[in-house]
Amino acid sequence: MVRARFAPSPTGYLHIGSARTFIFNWLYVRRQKGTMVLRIDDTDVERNTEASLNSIYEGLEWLNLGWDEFYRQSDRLDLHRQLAYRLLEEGHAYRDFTPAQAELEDRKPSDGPWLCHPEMRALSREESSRRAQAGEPFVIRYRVPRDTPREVKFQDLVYGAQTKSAADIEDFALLRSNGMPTYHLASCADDIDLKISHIIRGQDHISNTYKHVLIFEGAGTPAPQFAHLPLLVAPDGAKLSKRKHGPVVSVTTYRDNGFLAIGYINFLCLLGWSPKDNREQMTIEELTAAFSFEGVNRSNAVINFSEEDPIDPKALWLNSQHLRTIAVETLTPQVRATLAKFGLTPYGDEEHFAHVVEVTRARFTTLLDFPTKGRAYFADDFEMEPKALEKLEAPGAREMLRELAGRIAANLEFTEASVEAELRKLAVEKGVKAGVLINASRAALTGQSVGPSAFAVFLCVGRERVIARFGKA
RNA sequence: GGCGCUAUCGUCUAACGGUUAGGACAGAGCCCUCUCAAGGCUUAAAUAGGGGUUCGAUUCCCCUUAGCGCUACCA
Repeated sequence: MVRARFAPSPTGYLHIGSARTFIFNWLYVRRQKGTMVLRIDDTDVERNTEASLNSIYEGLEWLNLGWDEFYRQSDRLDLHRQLAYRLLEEGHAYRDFTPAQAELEDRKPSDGPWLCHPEMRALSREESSRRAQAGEPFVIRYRVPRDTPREVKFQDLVYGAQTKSAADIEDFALLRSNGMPTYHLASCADDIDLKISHIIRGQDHISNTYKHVLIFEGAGTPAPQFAHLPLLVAPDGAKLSKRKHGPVVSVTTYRDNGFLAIGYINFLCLLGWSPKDNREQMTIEELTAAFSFEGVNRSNAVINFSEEDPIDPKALWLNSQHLRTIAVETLTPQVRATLAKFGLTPYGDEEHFAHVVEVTRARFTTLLDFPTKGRAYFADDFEMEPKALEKLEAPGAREMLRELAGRIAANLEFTEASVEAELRKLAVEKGVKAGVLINASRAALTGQSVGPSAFAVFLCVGRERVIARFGKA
């Protein structure tokens, strides 16, 4: 039974890299018919914020993939402490009474890594208990085996066999002097208790994994399977950070820019993973069916963005592909919601609205295009672009549009075919090319020189508004 | 500094020893056309450098270089 977890710590908004980690976990779990656990890793009381937690929920909610079980580490502190004390009892850990500050000063990065305080490691059980009982503050550290040389190993589903000499691993902290578990302890204790079978996370955890393997070993539990994912980085190769790269690293930015969740998910999946058959645009079902760790590659992926173009062009392209291919019924509610944010409501009934969406979406990229570029389909107060004005100012164009309006008003029928027939007939009568009238119509109807087939626009706008807009042109 | 991971077009990637090194986005051009998209076609663009192994290396090994990660009582 596959059980994977996504374990964000609420110290910032939901990061694009975290989102991808969540998605990969989710795809693997769904593929294997397993269980997806959402666990909030909030043991760092100093840095946790409620705002961050909300931002994480907001992001996950938008992704709309869901999860099966939910936990907060702060509700499980006793479990973590129990493991720390058990490791202490069994000699896999020891108390370190060195004050936190002094420790920092001790360390000189120039001469190799800090490994441990030998005196503390050597403290007798009795002495250790005595000092603890006397109220002296201490941290519990893992006693990394270093008496005899040995290798710590694990098999990574993405990176293959990994080994590191235990001599290069420091005696890391498990329990802080304030009684709070560290990430390593809490994470492993919970992974054991929640029977996590697969740990799928960022590659920045590879070095930590050796420590975790040691904890599992000390706890006498077989380690889960590990799958590390390459990192998502900025165009300059640097780690993505809010301070340096701004809101482009937050999931909600894409949502607020009118992305479809599937467009965003699809884009993220293609960063560091490939179905290996040249497919690019994929539905969530296709992604689930195709996902495997074989397809995950090992080098970091650059998200292509700049000051001028804050969104990766490929993300935009993928989104536009989904925008024009998903079922209209799934799209219309989202368009309606987006319009509402701009104070707009669709004309006509649901069927008509669906038709307007169908006609316009082929040249839109994000949901935001509906209320902006597509404003004329939902409101009368739209801008007249200079290029459109030129089309309207073609000799005699305005008069012909009024003439056309009159004929449309008089006609019984109002279909693309009838409008086209009427327009072409008028063009012949006036001795102008049909294109002149067609372009002038589009300009008068939408304020734009570009857009869908003009005859489709007539229908989208509706007979009354066509007449009105031609009258005002 | 120590330890670890990585290295194919500008970007995302395919090619698990033999290919004219493939696809996609972005760029350029053409076709289509009532405009703009879409779509179709064409074009430019890559195996970091050096050694091995091999009949043959993008692919396996070593070195160099570069990037990234970890090196906290952060996660």
